[in-house]
Amino acid sequence: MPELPEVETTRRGIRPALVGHPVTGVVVRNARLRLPVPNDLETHMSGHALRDVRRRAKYLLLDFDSGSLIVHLGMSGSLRVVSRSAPVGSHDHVDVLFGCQVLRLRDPRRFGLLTWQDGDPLDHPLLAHLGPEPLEPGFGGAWLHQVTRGLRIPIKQALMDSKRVVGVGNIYASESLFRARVHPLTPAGRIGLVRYRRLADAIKETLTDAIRAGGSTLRDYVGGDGRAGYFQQHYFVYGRDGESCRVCAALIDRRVVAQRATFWCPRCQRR
DNA sequence: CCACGCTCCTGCGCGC
DNA sequence: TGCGCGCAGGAGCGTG
Repeated sequence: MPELPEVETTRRGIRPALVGHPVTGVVVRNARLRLPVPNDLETHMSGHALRDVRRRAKYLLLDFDSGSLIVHLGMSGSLRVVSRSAPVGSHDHVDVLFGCQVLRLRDPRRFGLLTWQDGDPLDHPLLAHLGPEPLEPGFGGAWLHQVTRGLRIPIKQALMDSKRVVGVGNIYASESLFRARVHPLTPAGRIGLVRYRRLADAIKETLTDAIRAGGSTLRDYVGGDGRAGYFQQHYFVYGRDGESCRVCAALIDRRVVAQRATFWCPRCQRR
């Protein structure tokens, strides 16, 4: 499940291989993703050189002088640079050809999307109203405190709403709350500034650590076989219900909160 | 604005 | 060993 660190690692993996190279073709084998893949991609991109690969939330933005290709990996998507002769798998839905190199989107569950935006991709309706990036100035404890006044939903659910902060998915929500020692079911509006500062710091640390861990797998994004790439991570609580807390040895709890599996240590994390 | 539940899709793990 | 069921998950969107 690509969360922000995986998307950032993908960006860093594909960027150096492709920037400056012109698109020579587009192959769409299956256009049925979360949004239909436009059928005029080739018209927009062919002959235009890739200028940059940026990230906003979990969206990858491939900038050309004619506009931007916007890609979201959903929960099973991957984007890799492979050679033209690489075998095509059954879930390899889109290829963007850059001469002998191919940028290949694989997405078994098809929750991802790939679309085109003329002009500034940040103006796209899916991107225009997103909250702040967790690793950039503007996001911090004061912001979280401000945007949670009056909220009664659990803090874990509030963190996963992209209008408050982007890029905190199901895994890192639980992990960040553990690091901040905040119980995931605490009503968001009842958490004070001091604990929100701790939580914002924990989010930054959790994501930064995961991106660092992803750095060691960067080679998997260029020339890899498309199976490797999702890096192993050492989780404190995610997926560890019934196991011992790595800090205090209490047994990790699990509960479904807002349709999402949620994990916490009942001793380390207080409401 | 807020809260909640539905939806897309397929691989995988589990139970029998 | 093989089969079939149900869960997992990002995030937009509709409803009350």
